[in-house]
Amino acid sequence: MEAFDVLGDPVRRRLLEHLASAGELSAGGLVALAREEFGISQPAVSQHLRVLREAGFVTVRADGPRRVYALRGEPLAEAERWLADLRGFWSQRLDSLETELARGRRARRHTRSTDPDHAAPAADEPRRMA
Amino acid sequence: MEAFDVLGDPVRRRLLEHLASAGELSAGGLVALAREEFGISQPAVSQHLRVLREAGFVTVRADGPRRVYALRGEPLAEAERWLADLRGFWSQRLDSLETELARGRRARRHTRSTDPDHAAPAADEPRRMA
DNA sequence: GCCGCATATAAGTCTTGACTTATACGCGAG
DNA sequence: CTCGCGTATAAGTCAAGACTTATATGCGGC
Repeated sequence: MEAFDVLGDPVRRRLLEHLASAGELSAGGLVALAREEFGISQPAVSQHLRVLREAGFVTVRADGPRRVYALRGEPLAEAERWLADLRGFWSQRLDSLETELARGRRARRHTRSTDPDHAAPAADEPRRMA
Repeated sequence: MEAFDVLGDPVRRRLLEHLASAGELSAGGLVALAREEFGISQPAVSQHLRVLREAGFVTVRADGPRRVYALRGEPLAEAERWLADLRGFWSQRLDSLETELARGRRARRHTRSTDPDHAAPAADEPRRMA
């Protein structure tokens, strides 16, 4: 998942956000925004744009001397899928965990410490989160 | 979106994948996997686990002398939401841009300014850069 | 209490990559 | 053709952070 290496940089994330809300933006426009928000130079932005381009996050269209950038959906969808898969596995595990707990909570008291060689087979309590 | 800074590292991504598919794993188990796949040492993995912990990606449970790690869904969901929002904006803004670029390669003729539509007027900025 | 195992932290090194300035490239105007 | 503007690339510097070795902490067994 190379995509997350690209998304790891806050400047690049912000550039993508701007492209998302604006639809398309010229390189100059993006430079202006990044300069205002991060205080970085034109070449710095251009290098970020190259990374985004090579990772397929954006497309470029030439409009006269200007380069107009637009967001591409596919890499975003791919990253989203990776996250969703993780969560899928996670909730699946949580479900079976809760099922087992609901079934055997009474019958199963603490039975650990007789088998130090094995990995933990199940959780003692379901981790509640938001 | 601090979450993406965490997900930016391939070792951490792999640790999360393992946790997702295994349900829970002891620190030692994760060390073994990371050592095998990346050839890194125990402290290296421990430091990655700290990052994951502090960002809320995992929970830790003490089982005797062992630390048992498990995935948390919330940060994943949050990152997923950020991506989905971007894609939402993007598809909402859907112009002929994407399709034109995808198949307009053979006809390498760009008719500029046939599109008076002002989708991206913010390209110009009044100030000159230093 | 003492020892050993599982894990975490400390301290230091080294690589990655984000930034800088300087320069090259391409296009439209005159 | 030449100039100027917009953008990309080159080359070099610097800092973040991922890794190392060495050491501290905490728990269970004896």
